[in-house]
Amino acid sequence: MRVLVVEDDPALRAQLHKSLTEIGYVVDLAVDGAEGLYFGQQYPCDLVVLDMGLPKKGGLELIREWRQAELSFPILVLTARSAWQDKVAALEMGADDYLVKPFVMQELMARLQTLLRRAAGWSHDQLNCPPYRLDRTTRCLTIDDRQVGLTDYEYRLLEYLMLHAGQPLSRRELTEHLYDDEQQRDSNVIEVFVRRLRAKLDPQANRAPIETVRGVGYRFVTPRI
Amino acid sequence: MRVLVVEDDPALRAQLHKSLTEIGYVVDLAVDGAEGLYFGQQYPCDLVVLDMGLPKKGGLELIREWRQAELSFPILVLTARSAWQDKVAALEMGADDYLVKPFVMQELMARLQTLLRRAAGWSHDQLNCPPYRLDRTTRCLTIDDRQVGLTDYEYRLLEYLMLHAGQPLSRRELTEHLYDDEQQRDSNVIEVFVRRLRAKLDPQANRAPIETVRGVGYRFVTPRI
DNA sequence: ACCGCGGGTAAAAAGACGGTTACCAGGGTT
DNA sequence: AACCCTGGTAACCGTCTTTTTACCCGCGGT
Repeated sequence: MRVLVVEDDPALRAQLHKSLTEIGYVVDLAVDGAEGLYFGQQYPCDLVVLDMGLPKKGGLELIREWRQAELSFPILVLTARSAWQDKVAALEMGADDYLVKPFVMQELMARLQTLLRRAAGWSHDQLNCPPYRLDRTTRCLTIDDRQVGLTDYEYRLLEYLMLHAGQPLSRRELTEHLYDDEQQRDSNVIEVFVRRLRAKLDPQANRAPIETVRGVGYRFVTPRI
Repeated sequence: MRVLVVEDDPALRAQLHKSLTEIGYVVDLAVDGAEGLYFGQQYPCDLVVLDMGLPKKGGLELIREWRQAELSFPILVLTARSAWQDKVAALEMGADDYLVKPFVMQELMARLQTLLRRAAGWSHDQLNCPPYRLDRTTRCLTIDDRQVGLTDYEYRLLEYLMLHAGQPLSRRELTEHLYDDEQQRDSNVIEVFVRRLRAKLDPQANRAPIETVRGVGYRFVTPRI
């Protein structure tokens, strides 16, 4: 974890550096807005601790410039000003938390952890079998960065196959997992969908990643070999 | 946006309800821990405001149980206790922010907004998907610097879609987060509003940024690709 | 080689799903 | 009171998915 600290007071800066390093963070130090802007843009960091009362360039302006540059790291603001207007202004500008000096270092640390936890929280879970990538939150399939549209049931089938990549799945098992209702289908729905998937997964009809295991069912194999 | 408020003091509860409703949130109210636990598990909400000093079940315990149940909504803790140990305890248990009573309502609102934004993966209040920009503080939509007026519910829908840009949202999910009442709507409100939004977002009817994912729901896609 | 079974393919049939429009009700405004 | 705006409902229609049906192919065993 890399944390950028923008703080002009040498004593506090040193203390922040010490505390953050102790719990295992990598720390960059900047003493004013200009330096802060530079660091933020230069080194990709996971979080920023920003003092609002800075020489040269105000904290608010700094936040705006970072956000305009599409830098989305969480920002924890540190300040002596406790008026609610200041807090609201900072938060609306794109800060993520606001701590009034003087503060207890333990609280700062706890808030940092919380921010990092949140920021890391929205990672998509996707099934990755190069060159295929199935994003389960967006329901998007990409083949070598090329997007392919899937219908509802095509998606369900592929998801189930990729979840159990490598192992053969019987038609029976597949229908049971794709369909809510109990009714057994005596038709060849699965075959039909497998065909459609194969066509989409492998337009050139070389080696579709869905193998048929005769007498058993189907298996998704990652084509890497 | 659906917010759950767990607060035993009737006066504060009413005030929270009023303020949150005014800015267009859907609000669930719970008076104690047991009720809070139930609501949090029953209705999918986007955020929780939780008073720590509750009868029946303590706030800390409530947080633990929610988190154990894999409920990941942001939690803003409200309390009279200002000791840093309490704050750290709540944050480490899984809360996301901590506000000491008495507080200014504007600050609470700003912090809520910040939490919601961050939980959805955005870093500031302008939801920017060129050429669309939705300003959450002013509730204004601009398309290429051209202002477009939105009605209340149009805004709610668009905000929710853009906050979760890329992922398909089911009609069910949308009604639950936009509407207060319990009754499930079997009508096609969402379709109608989607149509109205599309008309405003894309008057020439070229490529409206709201895609329909058949059998699933709708998805906001940034047109730039 | 021949037969049978399991699977593949194509195309039609069914039907679910969403788009669209028109219309109504309520609230606020003039 | 008449009007406008907004939110919500209902009905109709087109289309895209899903499902079925029918038929073909090829492998393996006899």
